[in-house]
Amino acid sequence: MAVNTREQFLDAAETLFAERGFYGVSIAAIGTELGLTKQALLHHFGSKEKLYGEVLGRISDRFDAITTQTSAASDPTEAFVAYFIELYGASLEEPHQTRLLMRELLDNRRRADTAGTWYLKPFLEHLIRLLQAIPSWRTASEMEALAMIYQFLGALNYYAISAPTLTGIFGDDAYAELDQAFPSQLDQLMRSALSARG
Amino acid sequence: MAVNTREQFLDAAETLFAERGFYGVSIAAIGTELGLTKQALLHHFGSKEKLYGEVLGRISDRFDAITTQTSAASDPTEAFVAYFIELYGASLEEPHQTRLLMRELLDNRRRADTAGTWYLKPFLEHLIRLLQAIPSWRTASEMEALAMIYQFLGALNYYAISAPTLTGIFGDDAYAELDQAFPSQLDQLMRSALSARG
DNA sequence: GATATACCTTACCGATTGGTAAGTGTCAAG
DNA sequence: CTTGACACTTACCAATCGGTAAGGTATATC
Repeated sequence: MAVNTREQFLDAAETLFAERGFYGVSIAAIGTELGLTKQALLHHFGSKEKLYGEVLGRISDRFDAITTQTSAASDPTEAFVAYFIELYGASLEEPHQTRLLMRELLDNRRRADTAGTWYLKPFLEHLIRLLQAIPSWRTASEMEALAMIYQFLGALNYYAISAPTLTGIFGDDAYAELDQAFPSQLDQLMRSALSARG
Repeated sequence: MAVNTREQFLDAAETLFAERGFYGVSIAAIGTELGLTKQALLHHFGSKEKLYGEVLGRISDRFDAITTQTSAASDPTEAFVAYFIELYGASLEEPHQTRLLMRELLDNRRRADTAGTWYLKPFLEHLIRLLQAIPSWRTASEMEALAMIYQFLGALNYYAISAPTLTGIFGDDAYAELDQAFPSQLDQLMRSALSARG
């Protein structure tokens, strides 16, 4: 029960922070989610900030796992696209994760001095290297590459957080159709944009 | 001073809500931003929720203005691209606006029952019509069109909220280079993706 | 069988939250 | 000279916030 409780707290916290934001969730609310009091939470994590930090750390680890595991691919274009497919899969498997990272992106001015850039920097640098491995992009500067990467990243992440809104607007059936059309169109978007340079 | 104070409250609230989120800002903080007390704010708006609603309403009006004003363009592809250029300009002129809307997208499950979709539906439907006006996209279903639109929307909005993070990671000079590369690459992305169909 | 440790509770704490009540001062209309 | 609307204040309020202190209970250790 011991280690398990900690993990359960992290799961509950990740979900709630993703849905309501850091200030929108009280530690008491996270506690009652497991049928416990907020002091049980404080016993394990010390403070709300530390809990939040551990939630972010766990997500960071997941990204590292994706980066190290998706390295194998012969063609550089395929390797690049494969990485984004992996990211897309991760956003489906861990739907709260993308929302929480988006919030972090919005709030980062608050913690710009402290944790700063944490997970994002090595992640973006890896993507830049993947893109520059493609022959027609070898002459691109780091920032030119990043500008293109950011378009794909934006397309993917923005969509990932919009599901409830889009179902609200268009209904479940229409959203299912949209959800089916999205990944192939993202694939098409990436390939056409990547090959447009040359 | 009377009407002006109301407007000043709305400006301050928009900035603060965008930067810290609804729960991250107290009405007292918004009050002191104008050198007044929170009761002055409550006198004008009645409650924090109502103030927030008015902030959103103002943004919605701005989007309506963009939609009605950017209708004139002969070539449908140019009209479509021009709309996104207009959106990009708006995100530069009103930097808080994009951040606040992104938060609204993240929080909308909270108010999914009430305000629901408010500004987004007519906005997206307008974009769908613009895209379907392009010959090669005339056969696309609404959701196929929306899948493509959402890629562009995501690319644009995700980038718009990332400025502080990216300068933090790569520094001011590199970000300036990125910022210069971005709009032309977005333009290139859109045109290559739009012409890839058919 | 005493001690220690992990896990969790009840009982508090000061600070802050959104909001109400009851004014105070100003200024224009009658 | 009074009345009343407007813009704002001080003074409160109950509820909630994150966090501390001091236990209680179970299990493992010696």
